[in-house]
Amino acid sequence: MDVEEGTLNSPTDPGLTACDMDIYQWDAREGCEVRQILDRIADKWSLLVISLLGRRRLRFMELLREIDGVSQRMLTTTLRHLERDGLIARTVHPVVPPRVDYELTDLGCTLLDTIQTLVRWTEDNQLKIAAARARYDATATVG
Amino acid sequence: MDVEEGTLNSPTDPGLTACDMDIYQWDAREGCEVRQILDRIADKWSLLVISLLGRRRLRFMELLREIDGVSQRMLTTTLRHLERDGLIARTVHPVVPPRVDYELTDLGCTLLDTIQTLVRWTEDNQLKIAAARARYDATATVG
DNA sequence: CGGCATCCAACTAGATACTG
DNA sequence: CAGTATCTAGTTGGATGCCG
Repeated sequence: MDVEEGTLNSPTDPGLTACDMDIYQWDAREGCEVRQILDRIADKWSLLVISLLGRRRLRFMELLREIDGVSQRMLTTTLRHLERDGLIARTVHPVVPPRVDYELTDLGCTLLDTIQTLVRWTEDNQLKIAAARARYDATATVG
Repeated sequence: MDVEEGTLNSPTDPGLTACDMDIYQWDAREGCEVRQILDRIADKWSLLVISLLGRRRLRFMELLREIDGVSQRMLTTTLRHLERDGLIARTVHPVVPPRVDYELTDLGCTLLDTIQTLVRWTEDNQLKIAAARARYDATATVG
């Protein structure tokens, strides 16, 4: 298992000037913690997991079934990451066969709201995007 | 692998409440267009590009410099995708040396708002997440 | 400067087999 | 059921070189 070490950037990174700090309240620097967190939560499977758990508590197999295309391995990895970040809670019931529930933490719930905003935007604009793509592809083909 | 659909997917399912509908409107199916769009805009580089362009119009090289860690190849790819989706506009100035500007379209601007919500959430909660990680890692190390 | 093509290394993720 | 371990195919992405 690869619980990647939290080798974050040093806050005193000499590469950052005062000007940079000003502009990049959250910045585009590689080591930037905000950016690293964004990479994680804006992840393909994370979004789906959080959205599904926002509806109700789910078991591992339920998630695996509901998220079309995810492998057991990727689901496990995603769940561990989200758990590590304190966004979901993992509850193991000591029964046979094993039963593990996943649910959003309070922190996870606040993220859910934000994610749903993103989802809603996508829903609201998918036609525009589809149209833009058609337009783009048409021009590219002609050119 | 087609998991039995019907109850989960159908918007007209009589068993679904209005609240459920809200959630199931975009689903977790592989071919779902919403999911595919989400994968694209929730992309690592796309988020950064849109955020930076939200501030002002930028040239290719400016983007390349500001986004730490992105390669020319990936930046080009990302910009093409965003342009295809109608989120950014690409303007070629017929001068020597060539000059190409990128800026958000109206559609891109609406997405910017949404993304900034996500960014703000991350900024607001990065300490909590860092704490959660420390807690998780401590437990994992002990165990 | 902007950007495409090629090559290749590194990482990702699926399939499979196995465990408690 | 809920994972872990291993192996491998596929993809991503960096480096380089060339072109308009």
